[in-house]
Amino acid sequence: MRRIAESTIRRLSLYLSFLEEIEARGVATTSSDDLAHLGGTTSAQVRKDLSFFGSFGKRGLGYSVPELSSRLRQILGLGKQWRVCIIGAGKIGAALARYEGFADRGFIVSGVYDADPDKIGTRWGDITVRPESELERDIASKRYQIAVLAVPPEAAQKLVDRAVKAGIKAILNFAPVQLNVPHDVSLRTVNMAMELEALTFALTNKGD
Amino acid sequence: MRRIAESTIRRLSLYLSFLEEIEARGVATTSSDDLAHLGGTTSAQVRKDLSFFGSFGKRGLGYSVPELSSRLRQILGLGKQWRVCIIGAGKIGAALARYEGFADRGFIVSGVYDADPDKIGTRWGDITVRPESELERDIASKRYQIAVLAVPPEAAQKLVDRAVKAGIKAILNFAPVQLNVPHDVSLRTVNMAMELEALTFALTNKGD
DNA sequence: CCTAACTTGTGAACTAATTCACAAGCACGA
DNA sequence: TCGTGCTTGTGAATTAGTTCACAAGTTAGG
Repeated sequence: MRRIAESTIRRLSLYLSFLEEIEARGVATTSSDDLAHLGGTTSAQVRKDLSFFGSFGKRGLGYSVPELSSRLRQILGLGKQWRVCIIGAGKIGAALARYEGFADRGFIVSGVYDADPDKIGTRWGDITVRPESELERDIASKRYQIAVLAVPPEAAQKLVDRAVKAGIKAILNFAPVQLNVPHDVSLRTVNMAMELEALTFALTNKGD
Repeated sequence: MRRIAESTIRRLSLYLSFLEEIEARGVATTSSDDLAHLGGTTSAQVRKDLSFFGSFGKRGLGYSVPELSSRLRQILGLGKQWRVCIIGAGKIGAALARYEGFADRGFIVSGVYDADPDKIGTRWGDITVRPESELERDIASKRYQIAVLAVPPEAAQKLVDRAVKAGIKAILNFAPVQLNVPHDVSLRTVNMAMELEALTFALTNKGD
């Protein structure tokens, strides 16, 4: 498959959320123009994004909502369930562990890890916080596919190295540091400071 | 000022974090090549990013760490303190309200709002959760400049409309919906599902 | 003062992403 | 069966972003 732009993937994810919304309302078909309006883009962009993966619509008619959403789920790899562990049982880890949005998309959070003895053993809903020392063993035995990293910046790289060594191939990082991972591991970083600074930049340079 | 790419701003923010790190270690000068290595980019990219804003280095020598970090702070609008309110006192709102990372960068979280009577009046550190109905009044009187939205998706657009009407010009949205704001309001959305789906896409299409 | 070793700043070249614009296909009604 | 109205899919054109490559400064040492 030809390399697909990051931005295309993000938009596909967005289109999918619209499709699920209108599917729930019982709408049967939609058009690139509809999706474009909902997503703040153009109909040509929608069609181009989809065209990288095939041809899912009918000329003159548009797209079947159930069919397109099913194809998008397939493209994004959402057909199956994904086993996720959260590393770091601080505030962010706690918020993520209890985030309901995960389950609907097939993400099963089945383990939370921390080094702090006071946190180990505490129960969060139906998950018990486990000792960080068990991380490698659990990655192997519970076959986590995605690790969500919510630890202080100074601990992040070491934990990533351990997780990667134990076989993790995808990491969502909330620690405000630049992480290094091997080529075959996917990494995404969510950095609050960066987001806020994009806002302050815009506020500061308004009207230029 | 000529339009600056989003990606450039994100990188400036990244460079700044490296500069602060090496400044703390007492390093006096650095080069575009150093910054490029830390940030996983190229020296030409670093120099080009900076060149949009001026010329901050000395040929043959590199950049003065304190000077460049100060210039970057200025460019990003971090010279001053920013008043932030958090709308939504759920799990994510709680994690954000207590995030220490904000203060170092000049972000002062001085209000948290929620509609749930059970939450109103509860204290989080030195902040008391206030009723959502006071939002407009407080935006005016406390002069919040940035609103962080951490409410359920179905409530998000209405609250944004209210905040914008009351004068907010920058919003960081954690609700998984596409929000509409007027042209002169800056909006950034952090969508967990999108991040995870970028990962599952990569996992699913590995090796293509 | 001159040379060698560096590193910036920046047009030019290149690559990637978006938008345009239109032929082709489909549904429906006369 | 033909025409009308609509919408897709996609090369071509355009615009945006990145990388190249090198002249121009700067420092240090002899």
